[in-house]
Amino acid sequence: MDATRWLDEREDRAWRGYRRMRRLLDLELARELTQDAGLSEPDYDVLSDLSETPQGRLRLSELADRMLWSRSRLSHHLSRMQQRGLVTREECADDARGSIVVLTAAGRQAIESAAPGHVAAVRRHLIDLLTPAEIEALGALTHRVVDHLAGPDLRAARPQSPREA
Amino acid sequence: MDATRWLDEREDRAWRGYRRMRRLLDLELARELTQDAGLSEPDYDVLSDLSETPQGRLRLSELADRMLWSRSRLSHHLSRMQQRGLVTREECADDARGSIVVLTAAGRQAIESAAPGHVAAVRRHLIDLLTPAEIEALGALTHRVVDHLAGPDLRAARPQSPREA
DNA sequence: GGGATCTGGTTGACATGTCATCGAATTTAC
DNA sequence: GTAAATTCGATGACATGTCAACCAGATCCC
Repeated sequence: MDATRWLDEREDRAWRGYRRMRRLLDLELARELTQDAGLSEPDYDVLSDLSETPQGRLRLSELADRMLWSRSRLSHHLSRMQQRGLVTREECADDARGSIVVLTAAGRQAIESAAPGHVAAVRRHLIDLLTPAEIEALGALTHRVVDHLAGPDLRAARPQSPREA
Repeated sequence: MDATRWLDEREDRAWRGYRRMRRLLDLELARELTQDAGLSEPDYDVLSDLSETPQGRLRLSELADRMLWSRSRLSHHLSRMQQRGLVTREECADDARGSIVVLTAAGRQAIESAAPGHVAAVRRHLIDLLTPAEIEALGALTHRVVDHLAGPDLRAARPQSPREA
């Protein structure tokens, strides 16, 4: 075990900046979202992923994988959203264990009316503050990190949570 | 209300990449941290901020501000950490309402033994995957976003949470 | 066909985070 | 000096996330 390679000044600046941005951006986006659409970020993400499919329907496990959520978390969350009439569950034809998450009319209405404001907020607090080169760099770098993290085991042994054993 | 400016392809790529990286990086860092140090990320952050002060002591509200946590959240979390012997609270001399959070010997031990592994993980999964230019860009861009978000009201009307009214 | 095993989804117990409220102490305004 | 307003931190109720079973249905393998 040799000496730790601590972060140098630039690295530390990037790392701290990232964590701080992460937190502030999250708070602000969540705040605006609840305020003017009555949705939480998790709600928004569920509805958004669902609405991107042609029928507004997805197998629960498929949705969980896309969102990088555990099935348990999604199941709990869907129950709450179901209470509010945003989604429903249907039985799966080809696999009797499965359930299919379906966007209701109210759910579609909710996401469609929330989306413009949310995108505007994302622009206002992030995208529009960046130069084209930075946007490009951010895209490249995040995808590289994601590939690195997801690569080893994204479809390998994965017990319950969206991570390895 | 004119037409929404949706994200173009590059913007969307950056935004999705960011969110995905955020999630995966978090999961992985948290996993390694609990596994080899028995700490959660919030634990680590509290200990880390405390240990960066000369005496390992900070006013609760000061710590909350640095971490961008609500006082309530910090208070709850400290109670749990106190149970585990990582920190203690002391009365504040100059303000009888206040309390001072103090790193215990065990707490210092915990952060010092956790830090090398954690920094290594941050390097392995993020920093060392980036070019110097990307690190520079990430530092610049995150700080710009943070300034934008924190600027308007960081010390203005702020009821309970670290955000505006 | 009929075990053993695996997978999809649910559930309950528990950990954590948020929000509203409160009591005590401080600060402000007069 | 003192009443009103503000701040500090704690607390209880509740929303959300995690983890470890669990059940039922699918798969494997003989």
